[in-house]
Amino acid sequence: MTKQELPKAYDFRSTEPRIYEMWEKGGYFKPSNDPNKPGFDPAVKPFVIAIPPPNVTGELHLGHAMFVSVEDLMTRYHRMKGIPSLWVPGSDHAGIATQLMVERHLLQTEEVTREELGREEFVKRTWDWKKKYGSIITNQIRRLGASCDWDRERFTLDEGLSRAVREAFVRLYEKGLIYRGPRLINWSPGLKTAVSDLEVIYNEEEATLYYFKYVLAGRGGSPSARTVDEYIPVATIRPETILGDTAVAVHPEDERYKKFIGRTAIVPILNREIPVIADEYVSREFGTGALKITPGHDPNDYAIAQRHNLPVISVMDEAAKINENGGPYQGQDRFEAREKLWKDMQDAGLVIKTEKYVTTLPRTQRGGEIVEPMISTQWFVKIEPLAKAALKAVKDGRIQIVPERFEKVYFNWLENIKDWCISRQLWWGHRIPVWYCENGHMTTGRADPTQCSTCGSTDIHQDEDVLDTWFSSGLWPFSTLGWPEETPDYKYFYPTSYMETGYDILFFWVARMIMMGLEFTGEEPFHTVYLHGTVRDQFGRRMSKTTGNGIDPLWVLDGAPAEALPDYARKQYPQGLPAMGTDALRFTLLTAGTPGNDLNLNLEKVESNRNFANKLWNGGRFVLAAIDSLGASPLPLGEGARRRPPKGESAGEGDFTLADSWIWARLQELVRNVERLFQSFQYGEAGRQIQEFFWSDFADWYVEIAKQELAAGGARAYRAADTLTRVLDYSLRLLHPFTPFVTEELWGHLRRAVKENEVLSYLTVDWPEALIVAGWPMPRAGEGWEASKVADFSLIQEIVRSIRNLRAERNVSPAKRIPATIVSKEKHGLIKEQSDMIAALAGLETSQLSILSSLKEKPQDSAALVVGSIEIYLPLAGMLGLADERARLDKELTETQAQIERLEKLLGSDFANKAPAAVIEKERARLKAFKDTAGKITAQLK
RNA sequence: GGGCGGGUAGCUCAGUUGGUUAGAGCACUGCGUUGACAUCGCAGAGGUCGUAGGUUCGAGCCCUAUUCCGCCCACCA
Repeated sequence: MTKQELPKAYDFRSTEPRIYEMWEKGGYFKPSNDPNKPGFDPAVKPFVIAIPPPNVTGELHLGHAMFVSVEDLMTRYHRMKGIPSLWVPGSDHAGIATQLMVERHLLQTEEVTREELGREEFVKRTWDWKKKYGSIITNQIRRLGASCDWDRERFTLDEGLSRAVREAFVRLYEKGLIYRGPRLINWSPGLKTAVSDLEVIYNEEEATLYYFKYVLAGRGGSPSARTVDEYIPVATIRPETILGDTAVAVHPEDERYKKFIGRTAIVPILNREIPVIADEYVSREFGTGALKITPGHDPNDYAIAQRHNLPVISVMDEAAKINENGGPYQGQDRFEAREKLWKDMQDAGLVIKTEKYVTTLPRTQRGGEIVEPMISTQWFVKIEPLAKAALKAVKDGRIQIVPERFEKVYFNWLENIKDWCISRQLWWGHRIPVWYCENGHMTTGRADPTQCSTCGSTDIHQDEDVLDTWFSSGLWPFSTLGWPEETPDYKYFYPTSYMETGYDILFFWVARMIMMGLEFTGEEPFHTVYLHGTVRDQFGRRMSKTTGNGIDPLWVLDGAPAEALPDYARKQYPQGLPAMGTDALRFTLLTAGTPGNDLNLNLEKVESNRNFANKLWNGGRFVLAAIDSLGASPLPLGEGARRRPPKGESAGEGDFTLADSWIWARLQELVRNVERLFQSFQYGEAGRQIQEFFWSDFADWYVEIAKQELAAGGARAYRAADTLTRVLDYSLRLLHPFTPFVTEELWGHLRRAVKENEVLSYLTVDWPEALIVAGWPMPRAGEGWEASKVADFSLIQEIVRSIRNLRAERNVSPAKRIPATIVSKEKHGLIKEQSDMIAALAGLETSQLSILSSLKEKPQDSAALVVGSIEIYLPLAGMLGLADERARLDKELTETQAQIERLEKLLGSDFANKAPAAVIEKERARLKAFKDTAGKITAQLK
């Protein structure tokens, strides 16, 4: 037999790449039931997740690490349960972000602009760029252990998905749910494209509020208005929009301005005449109580203009420069025109005052400049019918959102949704499949048309715009599976199971997938939406480039020099951040938070979880050594993936020790809890419980006890090694979805140690629930068996702890073996039976350990410990004196009596009548134990 | 303006059918290192669970009000 020569510390650096390669090459990420392969069984329900497409411009950030951790956990869990599981990877083309990035890149490297290259060449360059850099992100996702089926990887602009986009557009168009027309939209002057409402971000900023006079024309509408000293004071943040004013509005009941309603006002400088109108929208209390109406550049004004049939004047071009409607200001930038116009108004005596004012300004998500509302001809999706269906799917419970509170957010958004502007004036994306002829007819279709479908003209040209990236992302769950083709994948894997993503894209993406899924496939694209929170820094700040507080996940995996770290992290790690490996990062992200809540990533927590991975490793090394030490007869670890109890092993308690029974009882409880928690999406709590079990129960107690058993040799050693092996194995299985690498590595060693080789990966091994529920290898000895074993073992633990406690207080060297006398009437049998174990754990000298059922005479010069009805005597030789000993007992007695008092009061109250019997019984038992203790201590003090 | 989340140990956070002595990690104190592990072990100290009421035999958990922090939606010039 070969001696195990494993490093003392877990070496994740060499392990992780090797293991991942083994998985991927071994085909372990493939669904176990594949519709494209022989032997396919359509009756078996699969588990399917479509990855939230990271965009191709991206570098890995902690948001990616988060979704990969959660989705990989979900997938591995279902896979281990024997469910055919598919995780579809891919990325989206991220229209604006990618185009900007490539533009910048070309400008820097070749000093050439997009316009100079021309559309065709630019798109070609962008594809080159995508091919070159697009794989970086997917490789980084592999580093995180993602068990995706990479053969099914998709990209939103690839051929199949582009077909899906085309199909979706044509269907909506033909149904009348897509229309084109001039509307007031959000325009990004920097990017020169329309953006949707969702892509506009409002920030509180300080602005200037300008007060000025809207002079009224003389009665009868005389243009020589300036001689008339009648005016309405108006306030605005944007004086340049005065150029596009088509009315001044006041509240119909406003006493100050009522008299002006119906008269005519004069637009400053331009001297256009506009009506004074009444509208209840105007608030009398705010500002001056009068409102200038600029329908061409303000959504609210636009709505008012519709009501009053006012003309709409656009005063800016696509660069937000004043156009021909702006008279003398034509050609000036909007902010330049603002200043110039204000100055001219000052000269004309029309200004009142300016004041500082804090308001919310709309900026574009990407470019960051102030959005200009503008009238522009764009494509829209008529969203109401889609939204209604999407609303119903969640209301009816066909789609469940976790955590539930986000359902309210979802409802609120869909109930107030406005039509979706889907056209973008970009080059990188799906070009709108509509062609125009010289007569203004529009033609669309699944294939590119050669002539106009209305007039037959062959002089047709395609729309220049592309579709919003989210239009294609909205098709993701089914387009990636082959839709609109009825492919075997689509038929088998659709609808998918879970949609897992960050709550920040609930509207952008999730709601749109639901709407489009219902519209095009007639089915909910998934039945569960699980939303995770945002990863923030340890102070709760959003990580961002401008703040410079971002943590790169790769630093966490591979380590980073101090210079690379943000200030706060450099302070913590002046020597640089140590490499901590994938498992540590994953376990942290999965256990440090709760669903839907933001998570403040604490690097020290990752460090402690790296220690946990190492603890697992060393637990594994111990067990491997134990198996090794048995010599000739290797343990049957099981029968591979579909392991069943060997004959006769589940018959009864057999030769299980108390510790064996206890650890199995705890494990059984753990497996049940983990299963329940997984079912209710409480992955964090599940992970914490497994960690607690492994570290506190298994490593700290069972392994320590097993050392004695292994030393005893023979059947005892064999039995202990058997339990060690199986409990380790089951713990590793439970942990595998959290920390796949270290568990897989240990599983490989374990398997070899017991000379099994038919199962190569944990990915194909049974989830412990299936085994535990079957009751094996827990011997079944009737009701309450588990509880009684746990209670017995807990008593032993208490005895051991109290002895250790005294030794620590009294400075007795841990290495020193001391004599002891343990006296118990009730538990004499149990203690006698477990005396070796107690002695070993508490550092007692076995030859000087006496276990008695009663005591004739109290031992002299001894410290007395009391655990319930049990008394323990330890000689004071080498410890502190007796006087001190009395003080200790006094203190303990006082504490015990306080507890007795509390419990007696409780049991004397209404509690005893109204609480459930089991609860009362528990308190009674506790009271009895305290009373026993108090009695024994009192006796000692006499 | 509407809505949501959070406030628990020095720090970062758990605590999901309300059960009576509130947990973890890190940090801290004492002791310990040739046999799985110092990326460790044993023992310990540390909290009136934001505040005020209420329901209940019993509240960190449920209800009401209130305060602070964060976020989302809407966008009154």
